[in-house]
Amino acid sequence: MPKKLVIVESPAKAKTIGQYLGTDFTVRASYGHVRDLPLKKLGIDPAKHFAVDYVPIAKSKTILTELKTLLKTSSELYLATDFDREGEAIAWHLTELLKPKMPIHRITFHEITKPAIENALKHPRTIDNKLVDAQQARRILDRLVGYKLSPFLWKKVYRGLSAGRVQSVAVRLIVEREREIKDFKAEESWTLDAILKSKGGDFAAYLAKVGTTAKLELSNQKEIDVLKKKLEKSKLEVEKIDSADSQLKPQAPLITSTLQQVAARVLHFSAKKTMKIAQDLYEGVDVECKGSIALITYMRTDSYQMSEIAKKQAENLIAKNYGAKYLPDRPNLFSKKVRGAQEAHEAIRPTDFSIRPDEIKGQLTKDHFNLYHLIWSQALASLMAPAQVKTTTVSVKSDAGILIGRGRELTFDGFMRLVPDVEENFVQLPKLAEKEVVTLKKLDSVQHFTEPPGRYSEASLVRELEKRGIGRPSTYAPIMSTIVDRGYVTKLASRFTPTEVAGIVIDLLVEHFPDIVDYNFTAEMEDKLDDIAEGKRELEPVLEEFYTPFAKLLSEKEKTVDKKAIVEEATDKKCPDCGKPIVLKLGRYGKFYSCSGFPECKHTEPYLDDKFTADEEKEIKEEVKELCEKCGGKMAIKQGRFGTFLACTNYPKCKFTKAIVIGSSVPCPNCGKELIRRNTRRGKVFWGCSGYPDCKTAYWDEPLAEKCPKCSNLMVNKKSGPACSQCDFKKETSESPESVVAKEA
DNA sequence: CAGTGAGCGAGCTTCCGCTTGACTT
Repeated sequence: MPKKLVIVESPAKAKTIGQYLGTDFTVRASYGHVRDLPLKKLGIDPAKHFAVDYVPIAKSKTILTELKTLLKTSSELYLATDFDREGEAIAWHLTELLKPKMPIHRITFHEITKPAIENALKHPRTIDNKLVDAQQARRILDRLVGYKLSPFLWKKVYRGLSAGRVQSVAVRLIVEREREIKDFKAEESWTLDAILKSKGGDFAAYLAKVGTTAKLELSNQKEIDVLKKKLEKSKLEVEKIDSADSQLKPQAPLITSTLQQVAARVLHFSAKKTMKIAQDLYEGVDVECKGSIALITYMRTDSYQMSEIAKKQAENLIAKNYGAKYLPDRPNLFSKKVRGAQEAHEAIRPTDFSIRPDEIKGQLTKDHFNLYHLIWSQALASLMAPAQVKTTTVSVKSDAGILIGRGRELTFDGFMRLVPDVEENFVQLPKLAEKEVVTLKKLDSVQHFTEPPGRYSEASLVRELEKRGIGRPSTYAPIMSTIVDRGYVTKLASRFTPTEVAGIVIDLLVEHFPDIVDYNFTAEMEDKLDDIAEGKRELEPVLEEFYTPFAKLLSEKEKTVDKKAIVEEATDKKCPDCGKPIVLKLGRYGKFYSCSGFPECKHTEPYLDDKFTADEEKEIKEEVKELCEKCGGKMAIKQGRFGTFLACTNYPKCKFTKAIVIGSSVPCPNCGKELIRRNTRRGKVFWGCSGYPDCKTAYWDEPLAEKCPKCSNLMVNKKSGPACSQCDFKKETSESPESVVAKEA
C-alpha cells in the first residue's frame, strides 16, 4: 500500500515524528534549505523584475534524489517544515524541485508532541505564497547588500573583505565600544562606609545623606574628610526601621541566546561549543535501559513557550519533590517576546523532566552533563514559585547626616532551591529598636572611579544583537566566526577587539552607506517583510524601493570614494630606488611601506609593528647588517605573527632567525644577565632574562634598577607607577585616576 | 610568559539563514 510522505527539516525530528505516526507514513528530513542563490554570482537580475536564479544546494543532491524516489511510491505529500518564514520557503522550494503529482498538504506545529502532530494532520493547508515572498525578499535583499558592498570594499580597501546586514553591524558595535573605552574619562567619587555596633550585633551602613536633603555625591577627598571627622565625634541614633517584602521571580526557560550566555558564564563554553553539545543532547544520547533518546527539545529557538504536556509533567514533579508550595499561585509569565521572534519551536527544555541530570550523570561526558543540568534546572525553575525576600532598611541619625544600613533576607527560597542566584547577596541585620543608640566600630572613606564599559564577549555580543533583532538563533555562533575569519576582530582573553581595518571599513560604511549599517536597518526590513507576509505589499515594489536608490548611491561612490585616502598614509621617507615619497599602506597582510611611484617602482619596506623608538630602530638597522651566523648570507627585518625579528634571506634553505633584543639594562636578580623585552605568543610584551632557557626569570612590566624596600624583590614600572613585582608595595606618586582605572581594567 | 617568515597594489574574494555530516589526514 502506498505511504504518505512527510518532510521535516531536521533528521532528529523526523525520527521522533516517525514514531508517533506509525507505518502509514514515511518521514524524511530536508536537512534545512535545499535550494539557494548561486554561490559564485549574484543570481538576481534587477532589470528583469528581480528574476532569481535558484540552484539546488550541492549538499542536498543526495537527499533530493531519495525524496524523488520515495515520491514515486507515495500517495500524498505532507510538507511539515518549520512554522516560520524560512520553513515556508523550504516547503515551496521542495515543491519546485520535486514537482509532486499527488496531493500536497502544508502542516505546521510548534512542539513535537503526539497531540500537536495529530492536530496538525487534521488541519492541512496550502503553501502560503505571501510568506514565501517575504522570505524571498529577505534573501534577495541580503544577497544584494552582501554581494554589492563586499566588492566595493575590495576596490576601496583591499580584497577578501566582506560586508553584510548582520556582520557589519556586529563589527560596528565592537568598533564603537572600543572607541568608548578609549575616550573614557574616569570620574572620581567617595563614600563613607561604616560598621556600626548595636546591642544585637554589628552591621554595615553608609552615609547616604548630608543633613537631610541631598543625596550624597562627593567628588573629592577634602569634603569626605570633613564629614568623616564629624561622624567620628557624633552621637548615632537609630531613627527609623522599615521593612518590605518582595518577590524574586525565576528566569524564563532557556532559548538559544540565553543558553549561550549562561553556558559562557557558568561553564566558560564558546557559543560554538555550546551549540555542538546541545546538538548532541538533541539528537540523542545513549542512556542505560532506554537506548538512544533525545534529552532536549530543539536548541535553535527564540520562543519561551513550553508545551502544556511538558509543563504538567514538570509541575507534578515539583509538587512531588519539593511540595505544593513550590508551585506558583499563578503561572509565571514570560510574555516579553524576543524582538523579531518567529517562535517556530518551544523553549529549550528536557524532553522528559523525569530524567534527572544526576541520574544519568555517569552516562554523559562532563560537558554534556553540565549543559543538560543547566537546561533541566532552568526549565524546571521557570515553573516554580517565586522566592520571597524581606528587605529591611535602617536609618541612623548623625551630625554628619543619615546613615543607611540594609538587610536582605530570603524568607522562602522557591525556585532558588534549584537555581541559587549567585549575584544575590543576602545579609541579615541584627535586631534593632528605634531610638537605640549605636556606636561606630569602623569607618572608612572609600574612593571609587566610574569604570569604562567592558569589551564584548561572545555572550554579550549575542545579547546585544538579539536585543536589536539582528541575526537569528541559527546564525549567532557563525556570525562570530565570520568576523574573526575576515580579520575584523580578534579575540583576546575571550573578548572582542577590533582590528585596524575594522575601524576603516566601519567608518567607510557609516559615512557612505549609513542606512545599511544603521542599527535599525534590520527592524525596518522586518516591518516590510511583515507587510509582504500580510499581503499589504508586493515583493517587487519592496525590492525596487530599496535597490534603486542603493544602486544609484553605489555607482556614485564607486567613482567618488578615493582608495588612497583610505589605505594610504604619507610619511617623510624617500624611496631609495627612485626618490619618490614613500607611503604607508594597509594591505591584506597588514601595513607596509611602499613607493608612491607604484606600479612603476616596486620598492617596499616592512613596517615594524612594535613600537620601537627612533634610536632602537637605528640599532636594529645596524644589527641587520651582520651576516647570518649559519650560512653567512644576508639578514633581513621581517614581520612575523608575534612581532618583528631578523631572518636569513636564504630562507627557506637557511632557517636561521634572530630575535630583536631591546635591553632594559637591568640585571636579572637571579643570574645577573640582562633582562630583555620580548613578546608572548599572543603578542603581549613581557621582560625576560636573556639567559633563557637556563634562567626563566620573567616580568610582565618593565623592570627598574631598584629593589623593593619591603621585600627586596625587583621593582617594576606598572601602569599605575613604580611598584614591587612580588608584594603589594607601591611607590607613592601623584597618581591620576585614569591610570588606576586602566590598571583595574 | 620565550614562536616567527611567501604575499600585499590586479583577478575569482562576498551575503544570511536553514540543517548536519566527514573526499581523508
